[in-house]
Amino acid sequence: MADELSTTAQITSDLRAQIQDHTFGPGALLPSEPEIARAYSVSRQTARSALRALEQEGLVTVRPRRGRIVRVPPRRAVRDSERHQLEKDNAILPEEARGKLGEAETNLAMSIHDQKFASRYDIIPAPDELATVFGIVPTTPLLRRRFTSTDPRTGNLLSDSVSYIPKVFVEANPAILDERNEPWPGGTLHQLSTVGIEIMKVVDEVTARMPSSTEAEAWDLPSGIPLLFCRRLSYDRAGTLIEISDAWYPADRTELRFVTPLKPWPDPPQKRKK
Amino acid sequence: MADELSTTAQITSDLRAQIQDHTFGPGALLPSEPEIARAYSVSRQTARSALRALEQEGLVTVRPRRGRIVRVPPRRAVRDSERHQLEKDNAILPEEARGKLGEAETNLAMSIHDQKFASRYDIIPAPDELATVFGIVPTTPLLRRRFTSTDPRTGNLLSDSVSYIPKVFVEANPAILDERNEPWPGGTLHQLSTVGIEIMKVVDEVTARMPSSTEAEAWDLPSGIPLLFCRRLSYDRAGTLIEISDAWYPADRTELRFVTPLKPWPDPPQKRKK
DNA sequence: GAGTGGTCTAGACCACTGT
DNA sequence: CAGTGGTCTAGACCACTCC
Repeated sequence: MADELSTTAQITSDLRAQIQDHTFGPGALLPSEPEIARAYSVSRQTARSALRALEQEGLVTVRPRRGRIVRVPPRRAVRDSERHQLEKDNAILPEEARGKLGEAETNLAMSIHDQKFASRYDIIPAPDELATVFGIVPTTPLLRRRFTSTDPRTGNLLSDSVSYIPKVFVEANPAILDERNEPWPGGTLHQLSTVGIEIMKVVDEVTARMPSSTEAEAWDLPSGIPLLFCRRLSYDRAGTLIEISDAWYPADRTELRFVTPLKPWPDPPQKRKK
Repeated sequence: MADELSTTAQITSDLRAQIQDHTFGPGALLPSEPEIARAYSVSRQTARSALRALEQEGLVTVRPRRGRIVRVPPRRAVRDSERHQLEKDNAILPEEARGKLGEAETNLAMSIHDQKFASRYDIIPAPDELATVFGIVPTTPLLRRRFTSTDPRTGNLLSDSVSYIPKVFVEANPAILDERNEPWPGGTLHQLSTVGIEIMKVVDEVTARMPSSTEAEAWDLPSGIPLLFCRRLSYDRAGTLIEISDAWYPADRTELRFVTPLKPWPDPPQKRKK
C-alpha cells in the first residue's frame, strides 16, 4: 500500500488484476503493446516491460506477431511414487508380461506410439558430486544411461532422464552395459535382478529451477515455466546405494505424487484427550 | 548451430558460458551494463536485456547500484516425508513431550527462536476446487488455518501454508476451532485424535510455478527462482480425506524428500535370469 | 496493407553505492 | 565524486500474421 509503484509495475498490476478477475479469462487476447502504450500514455518499451513481467510469472503466453493470450494451464500428468512398487512387481513377471510396463516409465499423457525413444549408454569416471553421494572414490567407472523421448512431429522433448550405476555392480552381466538391448523388458529393476540385486528402498529428492534458453526451446516451454528436478536414489537390501537417476519435468505439465502410509497407533484414538 | 543468434542472445550465451566454465565463478562480479555495451558496441538497453536473461535463468543476482554477481546457491533445507511418521508418533506422547516437535513443523534451516509465527483461523464456505477434492458439496463450511513464519529482522517470509478441514470433522472439540490455542502441543495429528480421527495415509502432490512480484518480495526471492508447491492430503482409517494442506517453498532453499520402502520379492533374485 | 511482436539505438534523469 | 542499476522516451527497421 505505502509503496508507490513504477509506471511499469502499475500497468503489470492492473493487467494481473484483470486476468485474475477474469476480465481477461484463459485464452483471452490481451491488448497489444501499442494499445497499452496509448492507454497509459507511455512508450511502447514501457508497455512491453509490463507485459514481459506477466510472461515471467507464467500468466501470459506470447505468440509472436499475433498477440499475447492469457495462459491456459495444460493438464498435468501425474508421476506417482506407487509406480516404484508396480515396477518392482513387474520385474519378476514372465518375460512376455514384463514388456508392457517397461517403456511406459517414460510415458507422459501422450500415447507411447507417438513418442520417439532414445537411449545412450556410456561409461564415465565418477565426477566428484556423484562420487560423494555414492560414497565411492571419484573417477570410479559409472555406467551412465541417458533416456529421452521426443514428439516425432515437433521434435520437442517429452521426457529426459539420466541414470548412474557403478559399473562394478552390473558388469557381471555384460548385456546390461549394451544400449542395443533397450528397451529391456522389465526395466532397470529386472536388469539388476540378473546380477543378484534387489532394490528395497527408493528416495526421491525434488527441487525446481528455471530452464536455460536452450532447455526452454528443447522442451517447447513458454517463458515463466520452471523445470521440476527429481533425483531418485535406489538402495538394495543392505542399504547400499545402487542407482542415482536424475529426471527433469516441465512444471506446467507435471505433478509429482508421493504416498506415505502411516503405522497405526497402539490405542484407538477415541480415548485420547488433551 | 544452424540458428543465428540475435545480438542479445549472443551476449547472454557468451556470459553464460563464462559462468559455467568459472571464468566468473560463484560470487564473482559481472561486467557492468556500460562495460558490456562498449565491449560489444551495442546500446546499454541491449546489454541490459542480455543480463536480464541470465537473471531469469537464476544464474545471476542483481544488487541494485552495486552490480550483478553470479549466484551462490544457498544451502537447501530438506523437508522429509519421514516427518509424517515422526509427527504421528509424537502426537500420542504425554503433553510435556509433545510440545517439542509441534512447532518445528514449520521450521527451516533457521533456529526456531529467530522466527515469528502467526496463525489465523477462520471458517469459509468450501470453494468449488476444494469441494471437488474433498468430495463434498460446495459452500460446506471449512476450517481454514493459515500458518506463516517470518524473519523478525527482515520481515521476510520463511514458511507459508494453509490447511483446510471440513468443520464437521472437528467441531465436536471447539478448542480446535480457536486460534488462541496455537501452538497446539502435538500439532494437527493430536488435535484430530481428540475427535477420534487417526490419519493413516498422507499423499503429497508437488508442482512448481513462478512467484508473482508480490510473492517474490514477501519471500525475498531473487528473480529466476521458482516456488515449489506442495499439496498434502491426509486420509483417515476409512480412507476419508480429512485435511488438505497447501504449502509453498522457495526452490533455491528447499529440497523435498520422499522415501518409498518396497516389499521384498518372494524369491531371492540370484536365481533370476533374463 | 494494417497490425503485431522482435530487436535495437541513443539519448535522458534518477537514487543510490562506493571511495 | 564517478559508477551503478532503475526507469523511461521516441524513434527505427524487420518479419511475420491476418484479413
